[in-house]
Amino acid sequence: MENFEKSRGGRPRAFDLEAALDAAMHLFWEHGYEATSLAMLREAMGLTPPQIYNAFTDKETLFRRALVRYHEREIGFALDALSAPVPTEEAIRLLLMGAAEAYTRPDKPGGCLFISGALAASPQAQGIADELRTYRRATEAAIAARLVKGREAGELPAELSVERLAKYLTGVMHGMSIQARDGASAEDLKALGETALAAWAAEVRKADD
Amino acid sequence: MENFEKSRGGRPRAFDLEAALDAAMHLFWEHGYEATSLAMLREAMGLTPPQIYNAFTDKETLFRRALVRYHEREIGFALDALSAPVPTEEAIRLLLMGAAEAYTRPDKPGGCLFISGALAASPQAQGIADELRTYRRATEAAIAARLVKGREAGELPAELSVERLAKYLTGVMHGMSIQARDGASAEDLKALGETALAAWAAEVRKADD
DNA sequence: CAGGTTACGTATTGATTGTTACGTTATCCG
DNA sequence: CGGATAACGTAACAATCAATACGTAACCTG
Repeated sequence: MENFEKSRGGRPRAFDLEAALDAAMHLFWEHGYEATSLAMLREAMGLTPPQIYNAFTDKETLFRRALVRYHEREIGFALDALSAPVPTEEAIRLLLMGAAEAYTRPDKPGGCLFISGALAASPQAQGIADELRTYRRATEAAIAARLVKGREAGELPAELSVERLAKYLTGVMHGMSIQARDGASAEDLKALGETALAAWAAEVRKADD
Repeated sequence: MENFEKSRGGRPRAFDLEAALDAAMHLFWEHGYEATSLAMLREAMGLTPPQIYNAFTDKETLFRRALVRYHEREIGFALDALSAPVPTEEAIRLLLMGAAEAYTRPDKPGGCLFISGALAASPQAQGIADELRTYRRATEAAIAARLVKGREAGELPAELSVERLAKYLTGVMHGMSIQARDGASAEDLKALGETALAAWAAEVRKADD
């Protein structure tokens, strides 16, 4: 968003902060938090250790800033889809199709950083794993909120469990992320998403009984 | 399966090999391959480093043997479901419900070792990540094979894409695994599985057009 | 009992991990 | 121009990583 860098005095930074953060983000995205060593970061960012530590405090803070940047720059499709002025079912379709694209960009690591970043972690990195879990739950909550809006708009039966459907849809996105890691194409994931959406009509009809 | 331990001479092993392997498997399951240190393994297995290395060669071999044991002892539900003498749709339901149970056992780590073990890995551990991918693809292939059987039995329309449906179902299982890691209960995952199965009728109907 | 074999316990290896002193250089403010 | 401030480069830090010598102890075969 904004640039809080306040250059009041001192030697100016000799590198592009955002470019360095981008390089770190992509490395974490590819290899995960713990498996990304400082030596790898050093090379990818083109910096010396003191440059990294002066700018980002430590590895954990760097990772957390990479998460924020990822959220802002790589998965805007999710917020866009959920806030689009379209019927609920269409919004969810936009969400799943957007994920299919975002998880398979040719010049990016496969899948979602919030999943690949640290699904399993050492006891020392438990805090990182928890933070990623929080991001994942926030996605589920955002989907649930959109479904509530749809129910209030009369697009979904009142008896339908929003939490249940949100957990299903979030799970589908998680599955798409892993399938992307395993080599699935954007077309594969879109087909997967369409199949997932086929459950929509069936669930809605069932709740209508 | 069989016990290939050949005790022809030499000092006998002073610990239970399978119990040690079980302890290692659960630790890898919880923390993943790379984040599980030898110090952690040493404590959980109750062994000294030479005992571990003498019995299992090195950390990578230990992990691969843990994978085999996991496959044999923890996810028999999958093969059982796919080979059960029931209609195809019921077999898939058994598969998903079995996964819901297996991913949420109270005394076990959440989710599936084949996913948590190494979704992201350092360059040195790429071989491990590849091996896990192979296990995941084998699951998808087994599902696809069961669907082909169902199509040949006339339970599925000939036009339906078996590969596509298999990728969807595998993705759903992957999503269940991550939801389990994030705290979902067996009931949550069963509801997720039922929703996923609701896509079944819709897809089959669509292909019938 | 002797020879062969294998696992044992103790202590330690070299490499890599994330992180930081320390002295220097470059900018801003007054 | 001079003092304050902050990033620079070089080099090294303690801790942890996976893995191993080395000498001893316990079993089977002949």
